[in-house]
Amino acid sequence: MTNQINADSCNCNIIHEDVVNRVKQVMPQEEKLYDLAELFKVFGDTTRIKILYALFENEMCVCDIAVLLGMNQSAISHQLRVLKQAGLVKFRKDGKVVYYSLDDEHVKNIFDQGFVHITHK
Amino acid sequence: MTNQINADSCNCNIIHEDVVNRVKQVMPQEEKLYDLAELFKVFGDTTRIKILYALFENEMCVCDIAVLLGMNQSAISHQLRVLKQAGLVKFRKDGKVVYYSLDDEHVKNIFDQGFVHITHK
DNA sequence: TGAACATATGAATATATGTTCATATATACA
DNA sequence: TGTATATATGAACATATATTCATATGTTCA
Repeated sequence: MTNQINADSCNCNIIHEDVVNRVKQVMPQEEKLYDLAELFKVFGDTTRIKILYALFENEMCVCDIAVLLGMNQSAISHQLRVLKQAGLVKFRKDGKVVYYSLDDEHVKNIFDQGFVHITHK
Repeated sequence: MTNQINADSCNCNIIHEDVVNRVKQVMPQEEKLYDLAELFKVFGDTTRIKILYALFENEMCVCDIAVLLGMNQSAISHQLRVLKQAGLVKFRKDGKVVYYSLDDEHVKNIFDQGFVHITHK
């Protein structure tokens, strides 16, 4: 009766087959979209955003960041690990102290673009 | 003995007071950082990323998106609500069918910036 | 070597979030 | 008016995630 294409898992029918097919062709590959979502997930937390903003200005050690944000040293350390794994920050050691800094200068661009959206609302 | 400034909540001491103070001054206000994190949180999900990419190409109805992504209609509807609340999509109704489309053309810019980071790793 | 300190890490906990299911709402049409 | 269909929505559930606590690791310095 109605045109059912791959409505296996979803409980509804295709309405505009042409549009769906065209969109399907221009969609970036699954893996890239996954990676993109993972990156934004890292940005989707106030603590990590604050850390990155701090590092825009200066390299900082873990203790200083903890004091700056009024948070537990352990919490900061955990989040720095997330940022490091995402390739967003790097570190250098100097004795006991570990200094973190930005590892990708155009993270600022992404944030600026984000602000454009926010301030337009 | 050591300089303790506002290490109330955190269990460590300030090491570089000057840096902390300078960074504190240039940090955007709390609320803006929160909003920014909220925006990126919306981008931090594969389903929503896919929906937005689809809408870059064409307006689409809920059913078509569900078929395209091979997902439950309800799941799509829930996510569209999130995107709508974030001011990222808008909709028009035509009979039973609800068509969603982009409400902010430079979302694409943000994604492009994100890709720059990803492909650099 | 031992005390003090900066950082990292694992476990535990509380909270947030995405999807599904069932169902409600709204529109079209016979 | 009744049936089919498109969408929305609330509850339930499973999973992910952020923070804290306790503790381990590694470095400095007396």
